[in-house]
Amino acid sequence: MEKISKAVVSRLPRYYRYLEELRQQKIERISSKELSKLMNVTASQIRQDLNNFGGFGQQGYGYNVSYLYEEIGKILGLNQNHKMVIVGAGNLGRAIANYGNFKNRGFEITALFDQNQELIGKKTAEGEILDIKYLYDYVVEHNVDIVALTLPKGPAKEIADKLVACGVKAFWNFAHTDLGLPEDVLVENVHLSESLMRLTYRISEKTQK
Amino acid sequence: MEKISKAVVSRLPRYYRYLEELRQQKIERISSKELSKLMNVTASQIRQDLNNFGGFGQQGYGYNVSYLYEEIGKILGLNQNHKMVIVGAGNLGRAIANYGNFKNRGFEITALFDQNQELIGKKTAEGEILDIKYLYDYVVEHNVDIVALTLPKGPAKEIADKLVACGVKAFWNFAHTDLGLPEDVLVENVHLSESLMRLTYRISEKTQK
DNA sequence: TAGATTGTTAATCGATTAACAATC
DNA sequence: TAGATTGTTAATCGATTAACAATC
Repeated sequence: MEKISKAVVSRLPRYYRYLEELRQQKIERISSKELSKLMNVTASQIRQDLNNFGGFGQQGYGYNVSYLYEEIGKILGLNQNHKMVIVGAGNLGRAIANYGNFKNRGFEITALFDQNQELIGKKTAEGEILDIKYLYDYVVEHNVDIVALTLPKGPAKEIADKLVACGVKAFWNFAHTDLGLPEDVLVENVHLSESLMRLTYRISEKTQK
Repeated sequence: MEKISKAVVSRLPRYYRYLEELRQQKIERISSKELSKLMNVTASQIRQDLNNFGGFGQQGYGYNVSYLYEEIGKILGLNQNHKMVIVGAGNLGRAIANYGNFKNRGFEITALFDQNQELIGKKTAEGEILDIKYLYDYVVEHNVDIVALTLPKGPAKEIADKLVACGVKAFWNFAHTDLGLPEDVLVENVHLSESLMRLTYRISEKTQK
């Protein structure tokens, strides 16, 4: 399979979200033109994007909503189960742990860890918060696929390095730092303060005009 | 001023972060070449990006770290104060409210709102959680610049529409939906589930090879 | 002055849009 | 069959990288 561009991949989840809504509304078919109006993109882009993965449509008809939804789900790996643990059981970690929809999409959050003695032992909707010293054995024993790092940037890097040594291959990183892990380790960053700065940039850009 | 591309803007906060670290390390000057190694980008891109906003460097010398840091801060609007309220006082809303560094950068979180009677009146590090029915008067009276929406997608759109009617011009949207607001209203989306899907995409891409 | 490194133009690369033949 | 809409090629647009003269 040809290398899919990052731009295409980052648009897939949005298609998936719109198709989910269409399906909930019992809409059976949609053309790239209709979808493009709904999503504020060009029909050309939709067809180009989808055809990176195969021909999901039918000439003269358009796309079957349910079928396309399922196929994009497969492309995104949502047909598979993903074991995830959360490191950092503060508000952010717990927010993620409690986000109910994850379960429906094959994400199994099996544990939360923290190094703060006050939090350890506390019960959350996702079970007890465990001491971080058990983290490394845990990820090996339970074959954890994804580690979410919801902790301050100080300890994040060190913990990530140790986890890589334990064989963890994918991180969802909320710490305000670049982890600098080996090439074969996947890291998806969510840098909230950078997101907020993009907003304030646009605010001052507007007021300066 | 010429229109700055979105790609450039989205890189600025990362420059800002690296410069902050360099400054903390008491490093006075840096060349685009050194910075490029540090950040894993090309030196050409750094110089191109910065020169959208003016010549901050000096031939033969490079860039003064503190000066460049300050200038990028100004470009990002961080020299200005931003009044923000948070709508949705669940874990995610509280995570944002408690993120301490926001204060240092001119963000003033003045209130949290929720519609859940169990949360209303509860004290957090950022003050009492207020009833959402007071939200609309509040944003007008206090001249709120930014509203963070940390609530389920169901009510998000309706609340955002009302806030726009009250004159709110900038949203930091965590709800899993596109708000569909007028053109002149700024929206910065943080769609966490989409971020996670980009990660699972790459996980299955890797296992299928 | 010589060396270093910027600012900026030109070349390349990649992504988006337009167009249309294929086909349901 | 006629109409609609895809899949795909070609054209355009924009972003990144390379190169180098300007200059500290």
